[in-house]
Amino acid sequence: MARRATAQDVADLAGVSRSSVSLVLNGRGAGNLSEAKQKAIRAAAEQLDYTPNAVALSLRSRRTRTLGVLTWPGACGLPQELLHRALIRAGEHHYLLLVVDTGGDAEVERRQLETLQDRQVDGFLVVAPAMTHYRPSEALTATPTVLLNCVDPDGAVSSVAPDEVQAGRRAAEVLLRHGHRRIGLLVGDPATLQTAQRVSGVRQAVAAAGEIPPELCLAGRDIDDGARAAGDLLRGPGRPTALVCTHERLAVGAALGAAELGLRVPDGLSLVSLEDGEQLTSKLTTVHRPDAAMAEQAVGLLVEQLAGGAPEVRQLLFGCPLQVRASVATPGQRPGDAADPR
Amino acid sequence: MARRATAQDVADLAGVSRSSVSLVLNGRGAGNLSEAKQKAIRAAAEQLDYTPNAVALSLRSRRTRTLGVLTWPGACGLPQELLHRALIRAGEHHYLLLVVDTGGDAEVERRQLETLQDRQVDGFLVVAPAMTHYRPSEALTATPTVLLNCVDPDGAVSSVAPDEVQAGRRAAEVLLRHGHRRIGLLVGDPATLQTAQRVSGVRQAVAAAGEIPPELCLAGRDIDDGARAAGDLLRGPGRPTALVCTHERLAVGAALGAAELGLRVPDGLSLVSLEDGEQLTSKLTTVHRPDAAMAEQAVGLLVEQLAGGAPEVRQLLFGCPLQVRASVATPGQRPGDAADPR
DNA sequence: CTGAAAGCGCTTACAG
DNA sequence: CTGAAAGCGCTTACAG
Repeated sequence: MARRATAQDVADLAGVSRSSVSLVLNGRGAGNLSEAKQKAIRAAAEQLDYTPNAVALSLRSRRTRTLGVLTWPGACGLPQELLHRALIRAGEHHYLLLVVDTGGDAEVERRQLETLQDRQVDGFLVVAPAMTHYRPSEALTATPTVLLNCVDPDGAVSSVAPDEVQAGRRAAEVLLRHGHRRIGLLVGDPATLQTAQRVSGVRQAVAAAGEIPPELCLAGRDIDDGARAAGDLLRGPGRPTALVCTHERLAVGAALGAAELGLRVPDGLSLVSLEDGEQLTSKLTTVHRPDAAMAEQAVGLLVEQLAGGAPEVRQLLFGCPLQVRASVATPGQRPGDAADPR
Repeated sequence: MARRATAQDVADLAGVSRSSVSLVLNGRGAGNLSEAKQKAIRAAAEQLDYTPNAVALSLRSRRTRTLGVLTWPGACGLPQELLHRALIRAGEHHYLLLVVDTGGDAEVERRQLETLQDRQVDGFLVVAPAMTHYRPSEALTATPTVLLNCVDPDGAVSSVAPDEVQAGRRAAEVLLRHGHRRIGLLVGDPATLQTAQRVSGVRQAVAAAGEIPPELCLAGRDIDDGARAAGDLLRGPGRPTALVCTHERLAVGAALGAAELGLRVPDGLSLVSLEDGEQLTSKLTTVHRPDAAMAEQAVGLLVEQLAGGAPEVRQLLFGCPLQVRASVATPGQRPGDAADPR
């Protein structure tokens, strides 16, 4: 790479001092420099294709317009949609992201955090792969930080997270509205807060309808797990007419398991997924976690904080809308979209 | 955040000059400073929890230990596995990544590239979501750059990419070895080089076996597309006994479509996927694109170049190994792993 | 209206 | 053996 032009180069070419170049290029030329010199400077900058060195700018301004992102993989890798949208939104605010994988390990996180602090990042985003509690370390609370898809139980740091309990409730409700009474529940990793909340929501809704809340059936992480679990449930006594799955893969597996028993979705079995955003099929009725909106909100909150805005802690819970597609029907009948606008 | 300690703070505490601090902390103390002063400096640094400001370091050294990453989403979003592994490997070399989404748009890419150059990134990684040709702009070729999952047809820049033709060949070969003669071919986006190469490989292998290469059946991107396409093929004349799918989702859909016709995998239908790394099911026999190894190699190449190593262009093609699982059997028989070691 | 100086935090020759 | 100086590329008071 040919050496980049510096402000000095521009100054030399325009026959002025470095300071003048800076003034003009930062819009403070008017009233400080003659029209002619301003013009000369702009022309020189143009000619040399000059743009300021961001590193030098950072050293001087003590701001890097860089956000440190702490994340780690879940069952299906990094939270890619959240990261992707955060990256886009940050770019719109002229921030760049420095993403590190902590592996979910506190010691690794400590080291990574130090690296990012050495890099003088302006703030931090913590992006969890699945809804969870997250206790920020002191190093983190000392810097503007926003949690995404996780919450600080002590409420010390702002967060943007999905309302997973409500999501579970909505999944059960659409089935109840269609007349289902025997609802099965397939879950992935039962140890996570995400699963616990989703399950709790489902049970709340079922109980509220006066029915006996379903046992949860531990399925696993991939399609085969879903197929196996659904097969077991559908072959067992008190066969459910509908299934809520905490993950999209399980739902797809359930459809496969049902098909192997000669049951079609939704005629023979209704299915609702608390999807994780993979969108494996366009048929599945899901409760949608609004990753795009959440990521944008989180970045917005952080940028606002960095701009010296409101420093109060805000813990935002995003509602998860029901996405009606084609996997829910009245038991023993054909597909039907819930006309119920809720 | 409390003000970070600077080298000056350490010097003051230790009662020496800034230069001495720098010398000692960079391992050049021996022979330059008395033991006592060295000790004092180390103690002071420890006490103040001093680590050098990376921005200042960058300004002086003209190296940022930062890599710019140009990427864009494909049918299933950003190439997350490649990005994830690149990020990890870069970290091991003490590099951090600045990732931007160009949206596959040349004008956006130009702007993003400029931003990254202003940030003084040491080198670039171009990470494509699917194998493709990529012609680097001049700005890119002027800086150390490595392409990942794409190749420069002009061979001006180093690249690490999968051998998709071989992948296609291997998928067909495992089926041929099992005795399949009527092989169907489900493809995603037919306009991509990735698909073209995979299809070409399949056809080569089938032709080499003296059979008539299969027509390709345009399926689409998700599971439903696969189910529909497979259903059509399986209901049509000259029903195939096996299917090659260019994407994992299509293969899962095919299994679903087959199940709906009462056909089980692999007894009634054999399936091989040219997977895209989602690992939706542990049953599917696939040809595996070695994303982890490719990403690590690409980062390695770039880091080597940055360390002043061999500047020759290298265009690496990675073989894609067959991953034998449980979706291939002899036509009309039960599952059987190919004992054939190849 | 304009340029010289100071300073962001570092390291590396260079005098003493 | 040790410290003062220069310089990476910028911007912002501050003299003139």
